[in-house]
Formats: sequence, structure tokens, C-alpha cells
Amino acid sequence: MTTSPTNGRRPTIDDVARAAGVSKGTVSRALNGHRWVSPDAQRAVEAAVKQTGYRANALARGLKLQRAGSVAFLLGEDLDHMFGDPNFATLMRGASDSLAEMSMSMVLLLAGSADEQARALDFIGTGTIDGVMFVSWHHDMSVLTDLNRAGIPTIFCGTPRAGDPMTSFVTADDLDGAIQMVEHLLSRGRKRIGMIAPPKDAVGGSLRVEGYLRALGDLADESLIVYGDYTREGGRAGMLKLLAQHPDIDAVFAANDLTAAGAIEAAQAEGKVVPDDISIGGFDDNSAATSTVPAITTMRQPFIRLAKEMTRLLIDQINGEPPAQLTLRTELVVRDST
Amino acid sequence: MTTSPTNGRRPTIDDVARAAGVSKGTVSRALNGHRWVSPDAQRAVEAAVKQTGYRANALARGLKLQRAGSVAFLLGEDLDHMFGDPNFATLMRGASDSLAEMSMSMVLLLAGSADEQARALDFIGTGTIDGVMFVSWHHDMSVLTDLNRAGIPTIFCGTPRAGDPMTSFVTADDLDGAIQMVEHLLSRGRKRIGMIAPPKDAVGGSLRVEGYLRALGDLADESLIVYGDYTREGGRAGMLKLLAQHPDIDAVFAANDLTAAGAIEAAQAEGKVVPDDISIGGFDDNSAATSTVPAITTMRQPFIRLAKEMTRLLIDQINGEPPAQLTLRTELVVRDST
DNA sequence: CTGAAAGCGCTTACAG
DNA sequence: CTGAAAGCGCTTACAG
Repeated sequence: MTTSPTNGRRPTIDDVARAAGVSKGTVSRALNGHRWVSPDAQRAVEAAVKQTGYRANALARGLKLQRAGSVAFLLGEDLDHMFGDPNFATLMRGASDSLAEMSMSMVLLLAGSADEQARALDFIGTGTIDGVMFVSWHHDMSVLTDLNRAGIPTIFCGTPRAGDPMTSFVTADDLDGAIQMVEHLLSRGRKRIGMIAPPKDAVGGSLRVEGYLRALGDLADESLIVYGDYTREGGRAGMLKLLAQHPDIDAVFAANDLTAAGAIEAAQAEGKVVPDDISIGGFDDNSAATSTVPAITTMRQPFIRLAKEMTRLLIDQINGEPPAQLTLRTELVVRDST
Repeated sequence: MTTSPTNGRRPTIDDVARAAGVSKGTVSRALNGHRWVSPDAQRAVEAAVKQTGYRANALARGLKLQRAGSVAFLLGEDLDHMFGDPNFATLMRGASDSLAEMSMSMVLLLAGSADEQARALDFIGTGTIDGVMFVSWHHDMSVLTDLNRAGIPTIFCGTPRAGDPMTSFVTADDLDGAIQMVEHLLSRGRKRIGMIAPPKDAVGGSLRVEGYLRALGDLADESLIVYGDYTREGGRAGMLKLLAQHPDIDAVFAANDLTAAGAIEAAQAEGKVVPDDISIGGFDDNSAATSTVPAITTMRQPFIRLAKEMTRLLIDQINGEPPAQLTLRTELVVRDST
């Protein structure tokens, strides 16, 4: 029965303590940055950790601390819908990065189908997760309700609407963003400005429509609004419809960049010159915005910042702070499509 | 000091035991399906669980059992590259589903960048995960090496190549699939068959090239091979190149469906009729295969089955079985492009 | 500054 | 069939 650092099983804190010649309490204190550890002990522990390849068992640690040390990125959307949406990857990577800075880890949980929802909730209920970031492009907030009921710290990405369960959220200012874009279009001398709107159940979608209407004021004409679905295809279809019904339009506010890209393609296919004949503005400022010729004038959503604030607020909440809600401004990025 | 089922903290097994009027040992036995529990006790426990809303703490359970109860789906690819690749979503959903059937949960871990790799490895080393499914479209197997060294049960999706660390894997038969496709093209009377190959570092890519060459035998002409990158764009470019260099080709084997879709578009843009002037075959049978007109003849990869076998083999390995390697046949799906 | 001890919430031989 | 007890690997008051 030797000290056998590695005989198949993972080294424990006892192995480290033995190798360092101190008690495991001291090892723990040395590792967790507590004061009250002599330089000698600190050195010995560090050497022993290196020698044994010790990593604290997260299960044991979490059990004692009543903290799992990880949060879920819960995706309330079918995985396939996420494909082709560059926002998602950016948001997710941003969250993963800022979580890592706080030495917490992120796990992605799928909640697109009812089945997946049940599974995710089950997993969360098991104590493996300290909190959840809920991301969904459409309004189906039953998961949020369940999470609330279970008392899990949760933060939502986007603006919930009236009637949705009350939670923390972080969002870009959809209303103001839409206003800025339409005002930009107006400043370009455009008079007949159509909109290819977000799908009706999109989170924050009605705010963009409202901003559009508000900025237009007396010029507003509801018949100039057609609904898209946030895809390139939808943008094409929307533009075609708009052109057919209102041959006189000279600008279009597209609900997002993907939509704008499709709209540009369709307009060009119809023989229109963008922006000379028709200006087209988008929303997001993701890779789609520079995938077209001309490149798209758009409202930049601060995705990385959103992700950062989302993790900050969530962690505060895990630490007992009350829920909070944060709205971030968007910024006009002028390119060649307007 | 009442029994207080819910006073903020989660109910524990002690709460259930108290409510059911039995010991916690009995509760545990009742919940884990052990024999040797009287019907009365079983009923009492079930009622108490319902009443308290008890869910076993996974941390405590895992600590005792030396089992985390979850596996990682480790993605060795930049998240952005995954977007636009329908295979990935299918594989991931398949894995998630079959894992759920074994009441294990799946967490997605990103390992696209060096940073993410380090973080993922760190997380895994912490004991929160019982095993990992490693998915990567390109050859950079250093993660596999680290996983092996750490003694983490791991299964790879795709065929590692000589020199890669030895592990379990599940793969579609790339070699045979390529042979089948080329033979199909030959059976259509095609003589000059080009190939838009997978990128050179693609997992299993060289096998598809080898199958192409082998099926062609004496007809093989290496100058008819151009390299793509598994994207639609790459398919377009490849086709254009092929057409420019070899105006006489009458068929193309595209490395995957995305490539085939791009190739069809490019061929048509050049005034070719598919399949009359030129037959184009793909590989995968995902949504891209039916996104074009004509729809694409392709080799179906059994993604769901791959995912299922991947989880089965991984779990066996977690349970102490030795590593294993499984190759699944692909199936020719004839559509209109050949 | 450090060690011994208790306890986080489970499961499972071990007695009965 | 069931309860009491030990122990999984940690952290943190509590004494010293």
C-alpha cells in the first residue's frame, strides 16, 4: 500500500496532502486562494499538485459548496433553425468566453421540442446547473415559467412581452434601433418606405414594427408592411411582394440582415439598382450584412456585450441579487445599400 | 422546526424519508428500482416524492456512484463552420436522443479554438463528465491525444487516419460509398468523371478520393480531381475549374451534398443541363440534397444510426468494455441529378 | 498558520 | 424487507 500517485483512479486531495506533507485542509486553503497559508506550505502544495496531476473533483466540491460551477445556455429553438443564423454562434461564444473568465463553465442544453424541454428541465432540476441563460427567437415562454417555479436563477436574451413571466433579461433596444434606421432612410430623401417585418411571434419583433411606424409618423402606411421570417428566402419573397403591390416604394427596412440580403437579391433580380432605385436597411450587423453587393447598412446589435452582461447579471442573481433588466443601444452602421 | 417541505432549499432524501415515514435507505432503494422494497413502502415513497417535488441531487449521487451521469459532445470545429452544415445538427440531436433513453444527459462542449480546447479539457478533467463523443470534420487530433492520456472514455465520429491516436470510432464507409457512387455514374454511361474532393485535411476525405480512383480503375485520371471545401461556394468554384480545364467531362462526383449543390448551380450557370450534359452525384443525403433542381443523387450516411452506435459504444466503454470500432455502410439514393 | 472534525446528499453493504 | 452506518471527495468553522 504505497502512496501510488496513479494506479488507475484519479488523484484526490488526500493524495496531494500526502505528497505535500500537509493536511488536506491546508491543501484546500492553498488551492482556493485563502490567506493563512505559509509560503512553504503553498510551495509544497503546488509541487504536489503538479506531480500528481490533481484536479479537484467538481462533484464533491459542488456538493460541499452548494454550487455546481456551471450554467446552462438553454436554446429554446429547433437546432436546425439556428443553422444559418450567425447571431446565435456569436452570442454563444461570447457567453462561453465571459463565463470562462469567471471560471464557470457553460453547457448547451437543447429545448427546441417538448421532449427536449422536459429533458432539459429535468437535468436542471437535478442541481447540476446554477443558473440558465435562455435564448429563443420566438415567443414560447413556458420554459421560463417552469424555470421560475423551480426557483432557478434565469436570464432571458431579448425583450419578453406583456404577459410573459417576469424575469431578468438583457436586450438590444429594438424600438430605438428601428427608429434610427427609418430616420436614416428618411435622411436619404426616401418617402415611400416599406418594411419586411420579423415573423409575428419573434421576440422583440413588434418593437421593431412599432419603431418603424413611430419614426414615419404621418407618412406611415400599414399596407407597406409585409411579414418575413428572418431568413434570406423570406426576404426575397417579401421584397417581391412589396414590389408587386407598391411599385413606387423607394426604401425597405428589413427585419434583419438575412432578410435584407434576400431583399437585395430579389430587387436586383427585378432590375432595380440598390440603393439608387431602392434603399435597403437591415438589422444585426452580422456576417450576412457584408455578404451582398452592395454591403448592407444596418443596426449593429452588441452581441458580445449582450453576452457579457447576460452572464454578469446571471451570476449576480446566483449570488442572491434580485433580478434585473438591461437594454443596450444599437448603432447605425452605414454601408452601401442605402 | 417543522417538516417544512419547501422553505427555500431543495428537498433532500431526508425530507422524503420523513414524509414517507421510512429511512432514507429505503427511499433510495425504492427510487433506484432495487428489489426488496415492500409495496407499502414503495407507495409511501412515491407519494412523498410527488408531495415534496424531490429530485435526487446529481452531485451527491455522482460522488457516491463515481459516475457523473452525463457525457460531452465535444465539437472540435469552429462554431461558425458548423453553421450551414446540416449533418451536425442531425448527429447532435441523434446523440442527445439516444443518450436520453439511457437516462444520461448530454452537454455540448466547444473545442474549436485552442482556448476552448483548454477549457473543455479542464472541465472534463474535473469529473463532471463520464465520457466524450468527439466530432470534428478536420484532422487535428491533439484533443484526442489529451483525452486518451487522461484516461477519459472517448469515441470519435469518423475514421481517424494512420498516425492518429488509437481510439474507438464510428464511421460511415467512405471508401465503399465513393465506389458505389462512381459505379453508379459509370452505369449511367459516363466516361469522363471528375471529382470535387473533400478538403485535404477532412476526416475520411482521402478514403472518398481513394474509392473514386479505385472504382475508375484504368479510366482514372488524377487531373480530373479538384479540391473543394465542403461548402456550396467551394462546389461552384470546383465545377467552374473542372469545366474550364476539361470541357469534355460528363459527370462529377462531389464530396458532399453542399458541394454538389454548388456544382449544379455553376454547371447550370454555364449553360449545362443536369443530368443530360453532366451528371452530378453527392454524399450525405442531408437537406442540401433536395434543395436544388434537379434533386441530388447521393450516398446516404446513416446519421441517426451513427449517433446511436456512438452512444452505445461509448457507454459500453464507460462500463469498462474495451474500445471498439464500427463502420456502417452508406446507401445509394438515386434522384434526378444523375 | 495548521490539523482534526463535521457535513454537503446520496447509495450500499451489513446486520437484523 | 428495513434501518443505521460508513464513505464518496471536498471545504470551512473551530481549536490550537
